[in-house]
Amino acid sequence: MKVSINDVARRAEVSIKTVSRVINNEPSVRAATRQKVVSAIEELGYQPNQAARNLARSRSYTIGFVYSNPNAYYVVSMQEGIIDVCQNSGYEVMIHPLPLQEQQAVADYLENLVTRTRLAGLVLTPPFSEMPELLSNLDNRNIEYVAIQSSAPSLGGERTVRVNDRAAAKNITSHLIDQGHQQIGFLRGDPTHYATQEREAGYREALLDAHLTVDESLIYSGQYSFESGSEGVNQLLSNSKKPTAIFASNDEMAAGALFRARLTGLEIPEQLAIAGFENSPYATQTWPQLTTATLPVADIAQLATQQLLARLSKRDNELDSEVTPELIIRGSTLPA
Amino acid sequence: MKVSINDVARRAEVSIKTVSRVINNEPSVRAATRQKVVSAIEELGYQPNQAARNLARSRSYTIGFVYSNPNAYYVVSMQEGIIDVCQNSGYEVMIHPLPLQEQQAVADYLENLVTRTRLAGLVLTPPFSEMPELLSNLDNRNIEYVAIQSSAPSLGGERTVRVNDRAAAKNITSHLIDQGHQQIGFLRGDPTHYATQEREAGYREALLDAHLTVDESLIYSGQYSFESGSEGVNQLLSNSKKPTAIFASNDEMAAGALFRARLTGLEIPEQLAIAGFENSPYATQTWPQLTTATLPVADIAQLATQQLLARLSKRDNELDSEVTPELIIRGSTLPA
DNA sequence: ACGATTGACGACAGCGTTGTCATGTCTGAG
DNA sequence: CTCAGACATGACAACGCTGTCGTCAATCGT
Repeated sequence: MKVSINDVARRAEVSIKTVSRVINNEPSVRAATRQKVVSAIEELGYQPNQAARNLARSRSYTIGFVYSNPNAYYVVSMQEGIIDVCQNSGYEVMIHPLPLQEQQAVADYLENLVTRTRLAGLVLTPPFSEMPELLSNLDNRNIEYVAIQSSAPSLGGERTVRVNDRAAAKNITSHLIDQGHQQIGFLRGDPTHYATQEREAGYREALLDAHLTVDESLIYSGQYSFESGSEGVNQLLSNSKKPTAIFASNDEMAAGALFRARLTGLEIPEQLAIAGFENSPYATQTWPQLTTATLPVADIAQLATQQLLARLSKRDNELDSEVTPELIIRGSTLPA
Repeated sequence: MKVSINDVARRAEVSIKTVSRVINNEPSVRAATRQKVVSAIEELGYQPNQAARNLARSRSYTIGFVYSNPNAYYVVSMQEGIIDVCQNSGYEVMIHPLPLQEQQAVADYLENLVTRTRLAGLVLTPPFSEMPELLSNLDNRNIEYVAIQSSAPSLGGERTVRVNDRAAAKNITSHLIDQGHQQIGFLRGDPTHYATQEREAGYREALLDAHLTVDESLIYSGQYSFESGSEGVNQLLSNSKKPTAIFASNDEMAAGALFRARLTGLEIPEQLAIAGFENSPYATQTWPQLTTATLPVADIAQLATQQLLARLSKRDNELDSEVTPELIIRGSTLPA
C-alpha cells in the first residue's frame, strides 16, 4: 500500500540518497543509475511523501489564496488561474476566505496560518492586498506574498500585480462621451476597495479631458451589488439634471441599474446608456448586453502566481505585472 | 522566529512528550503541569508544525474538495460550507477542480493525489460523486470520501449526502399544475449529471399524479446554460402544441428562457409561466423573479464535511444525510 | 501497614525525507 | 603511468512531532 523511498532504493540497488537525488533532479547521478531508479519508481508506483519532504526541507509546496469577496465569479476565476500555474509546478493551493477585519487581526491570523502550515506564500486579493499595514507586517514577518491591486497605491513594491482600473474606467467614460453624452452618471462601488477610487478617478479624468465639468450630484455611492445599482439609478433619475448615460463601477451594479431603468420604462440605450465594468457573466445576460471592460481575472491570477513561485524558487521574474482591462462595446451604450 | 516544541518544554520545565500531551488534549496531565505548559506556549507564541505532526501520525488534517463545475456560485457556496466546518475542527481545505475525464483516469489521479499529499479525505460533487466505478475504486484503495449526489443512485452507501431533487422537481411541477397549467414544457440539463434525470423524473411524476399525459415534444434537452435555456424556449414555442408553462432544470436555463420569451413579446407569467431550480442569484435578478427550488448548497457542504470528519475521527455520525430543496414561489409563475 | 493498582511523566525510537560530509571511482593532464 | 581533481555514491544526522513503554510516586483495598 504505502511504498517509501526505502523500497525504491532496495529495488534499484542503490542508496536512499541516490533515489532522493533522482526524484529531485539533482545532478551527479550517472544516466544508467538514474534509469534504474526511474524504473524502480515506476514499477512500485512510488509517490514521495509530501509531509516528510516539507519537514526535511522546512518549507512547503502549498500556497494560500486569501480573499474576502462576495463575487463568486471573481473568486472562482482567480482560483482557476492560480491552480493552473500551481499544477504545472507541483504546488498545491489552500483557500482562505477571511472575514473583513482590522489589518492587525488579519496579519496575526495570517502569520499564525503560515507558521502553522508552513505555507510557502500567499496570493492576496482586495481588500487585503491593499492594506498597507498588513503588507508591511507581512514583509517584516518574512512572509512571501503577491498582492493584486489597482495600480494607484502600489503598496508592497515588487510583490504586486497591478490592474490599471483607472485607465480602463477612463476608456469607458470616453466611449460614452464619444457617443455624445454630456450628463454621465457614476455608480460608485464599496469605498473600502481601492479599485473604487481608481474607477472613479478614471471617470473624472475622462470628463476633464473632454472639458466637461464633473457634477457631484450625478455620483451615487453603492456597494457593488445588484440592489445598489438598482437603487442608484433610481436616485439619479429623480435628480433635476437627469443623466443620459450611466457608468457603473461593476457589471452587477450595471445590471441592477439596467433592470430598474427598464422597469421605469426607459429604452436602453436610446434614453439611457449604461456601461459596466468587469465583463462578468452579468454583462451578457442582460438585454441589451452591457458595454464593459474586461478584467482578465484568470490571467491576473496566473501572472500573480507565476511571480510568487518565481520568487519562492529565487528565480528572477521578468514578467510584466500590470494589466489594463480592455473595453468591450455592446448594446447597452450603442444603438443597434 | 521558529519556536519548536523543544523550546516550550524547556521553558515549562517538563519533557517534550508532556507538551505534546497538552497540545493534543490528552488526559494524564496534572492541572498544574498543564497550566505551566499552556503559559509557556502562549509566552513563546508556539505553533505546532503541521508537517511534523502529519509525518509522525502518518495522516494529515487536510481534506480535498474535488469538483468540475461551471457554476461559480455553486462552487463558492460549497467551499464556504466546507471551510466553515473545517475551521472549527482544525482541518485545512485544498481545492481540486478537475477536467471531466474517464472514471479510471480520475480515480488514478485522485489516488496519486491522496498518497502524495496524504489527504485525509475527499469531498466529491457531481459529476464525480456519481461515477459508480470511481467510487468503488476509491473504496478499494481505502480512500475516505463523501459523495454529494442526487438521491436516486445512492452509490457509495453510507459515504453520501443526497439531495432529493426528484421530490423538489415534483413540488415545482405540481405548483405549476395548481396554477392551472396543463401544457408544461421541460428544459432538461446536461444528461451526464444524475440530477438531470432526477429532476425530469420529478416532473414526470407530478404530471402523472395529476393524471396529465407527458408530451415528449414538450421536453427539450439543454446544457444548464443560459444559452440553452434561451434556445429551448425558442424551440418549444415553435411547437404546434405550445406550452403555457416551462420548468427549467436550473435557474440559469430559466433565466435564458425568460430572456428569450420576453424578447418574443410574451408576458410573464400571464402568457408563459417559468420556473427554475437552485435559487441561484439568477433567480432574483430577472424580471419577474423566478419561482425556483432552493438548493441549500452551503448546508449540504457542511453536512457532507461533518460526515466526513466524523468518519475520519471514527466518531459515529448521526446526522441526517438527505436534503430536499424547498419550493420558493415568485413572480415568474404567480401573477402579481 | 503493605503489596497492588493507578496516574503522571520521561526516554527513546520512529515517521519518510533531505543536507552534509566522507568515501570511492573515474578522468585527463603531465 | 601517475596523481590531482571532478564526479558518483553512501552513511548518518537532522527536521519536529507522536507512540510505546518504562519508571516512580501517590493511592487504594484489606
